[in-house]
Amino acid sequence: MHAYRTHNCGALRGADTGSEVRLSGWIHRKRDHGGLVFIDLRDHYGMTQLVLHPETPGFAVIERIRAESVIRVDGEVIARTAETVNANLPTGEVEVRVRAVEVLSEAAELPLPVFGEPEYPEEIRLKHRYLDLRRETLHKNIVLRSKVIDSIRRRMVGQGFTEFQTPILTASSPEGARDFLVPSRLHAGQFYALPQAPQQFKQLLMVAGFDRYFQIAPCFRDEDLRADRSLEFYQLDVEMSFVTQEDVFAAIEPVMHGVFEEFADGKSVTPYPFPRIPYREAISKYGSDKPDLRNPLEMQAVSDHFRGGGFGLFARILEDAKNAVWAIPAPKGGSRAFCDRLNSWAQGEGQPGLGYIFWSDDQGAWGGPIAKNLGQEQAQALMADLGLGQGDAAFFVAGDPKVFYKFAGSARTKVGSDLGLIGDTEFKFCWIVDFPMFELNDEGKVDFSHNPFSMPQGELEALTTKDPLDILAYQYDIVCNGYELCSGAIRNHKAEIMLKAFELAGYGADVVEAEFGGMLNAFRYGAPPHGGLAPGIDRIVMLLANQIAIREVIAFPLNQQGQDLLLSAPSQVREKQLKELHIRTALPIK
RNA sequence: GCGGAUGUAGCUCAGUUGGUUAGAGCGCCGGCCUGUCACGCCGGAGGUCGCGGGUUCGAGCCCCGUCAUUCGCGCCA
Repeated sequence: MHAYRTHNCGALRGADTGSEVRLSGWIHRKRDHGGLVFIDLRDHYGMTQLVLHPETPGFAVIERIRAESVIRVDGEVIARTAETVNANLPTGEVEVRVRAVEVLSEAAELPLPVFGEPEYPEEIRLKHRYLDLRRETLHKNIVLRSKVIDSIRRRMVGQGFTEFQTPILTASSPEGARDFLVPSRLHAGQFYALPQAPQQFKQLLMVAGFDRYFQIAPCFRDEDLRADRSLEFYQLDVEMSFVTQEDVFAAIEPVMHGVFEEFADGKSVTPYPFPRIPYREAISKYGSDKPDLRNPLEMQAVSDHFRGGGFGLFARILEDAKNAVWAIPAPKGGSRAFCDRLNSWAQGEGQPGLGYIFWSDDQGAWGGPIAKNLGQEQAQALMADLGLGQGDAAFFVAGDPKVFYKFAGSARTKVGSDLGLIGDTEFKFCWIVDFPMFELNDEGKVDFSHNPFSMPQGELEALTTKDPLDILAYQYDIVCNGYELCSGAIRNHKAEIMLKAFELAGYGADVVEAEFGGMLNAFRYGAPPHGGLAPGIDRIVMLLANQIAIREVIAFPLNQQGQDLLLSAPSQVREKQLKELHIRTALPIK
């Protein structure tokens, strides 16, 4: 007989009745009746009920031992009587009558209970992650993660992609997020950087002729954390040669759709091709470049209704040509209580308030200061334009759209969720396309708005003839339920276009050669047109596991301060190590 | 760097208008219990009410400061 088990804890069925078995696992739960003890024995595979009688050898030990101790038992599989069958357990038709017990590892008093998984502070969960990971929900999430990655890998290979590994110790790059630096011992005063993404390597692999690349790639960015964002994360990194934007979409849509269908657990998944929404349209309809399309509300520009009109505040704002008034429709939101609630929410968001018009259901009365000043006829025309009527409301934001669009977007979300319009039964996908290549930075200078390696639409001609702020890039995101799941681009594979693009953003040729010389040179020896993208693995699993925190789908996550509470990282290192690295610390004075 | 929320037993939380000895459930410890599966019953231990200061005859509760946790903003090509 095997030293530890003949079956796992999820294996036994009625057909096994009468067989002699050996099981090992954790004591999930103990029900001690004095003259009779029941134990739910748990392992990765499931749970089996054990029964011990006073004459069973080891009975006294079992009575004393705590939950989560690890034991091995020998015994006989007994069919449960009809009244004692547990229909909730796959093994519930049987139980094991124990004849011998061995304690393999006794558990001390638990800092974190496993059974029942009550809510516990994150600090304790992370410090005792090995216990947290025993809990059913997290255990399942981690298994789901593995299955999702396996499914992605099979789908990618099936489409003719080749999996690669690229360096973890690489070069720092001036663009993008803050780098994690690794000091070099062999080269005093010099540093490696951990990759923010394998961007340049995958492009070099295209230049090298590998045609279709993918990698489940670890990425590192030293920025402040969020619930859905960690310092280290994984991307499905993809790159393809001789492709247009549409070719990239056609390659990745079946993968994303397929993976979501496979694990959606009954939720519907947008059929592909996914809708394509230009960036500017997304901003003006949803106030966001990652719209939650489960929310049916769409904003509209309604400036004309207010220009020179009775509502002085908005009319004055509109005297400045760059300003506008946008409306957020709120069907069935036509009550003073609802509108006032939204208004105070807006004030809580640091806004002066949120103008509104409502047409009350009961008295057919118009409400809100805007309606009063605009006049009932005008208000009615405006509401009709928005497709709204009695019982409905509309909210208004006025000013420079560049400034207010984010707030307008969160107001759209707030109205949608408060009106119960956002269901939880679907995964709604779209592409956001046509991102602007450049934008003005805080100092009012032209800068890359996203990825400097993207190909501008119109290529060199656009760069030399158009206003940089009007140039669009072949750059795209996949958005699902309000999460940016993926971003990518058709790359700029021509050295002269790249130099020109960087020049517009204020970088001289010398800087570009110094920072990106390796890749630039590669483009001078025959580079295929290429493009790709990189869906975030953690976020995909998060959505599929119905979690809002990335830490719920990572086995050993950092906390929000970027610390590993289990193994204590970051931590001070020995003086000798610093010396070898030619490093002296200069801590801030408190 | 900034803003909101929270901080009472190991954990989740209650605690009235500022008023006697700060409570419950879970967990833990002890006892009883032969059909439970959230087993049940009896008993017990466990508290610097985050910390510091203030107001008051009296502060878990009010005020000021501070720290921690958490969510968000900035940031994240």
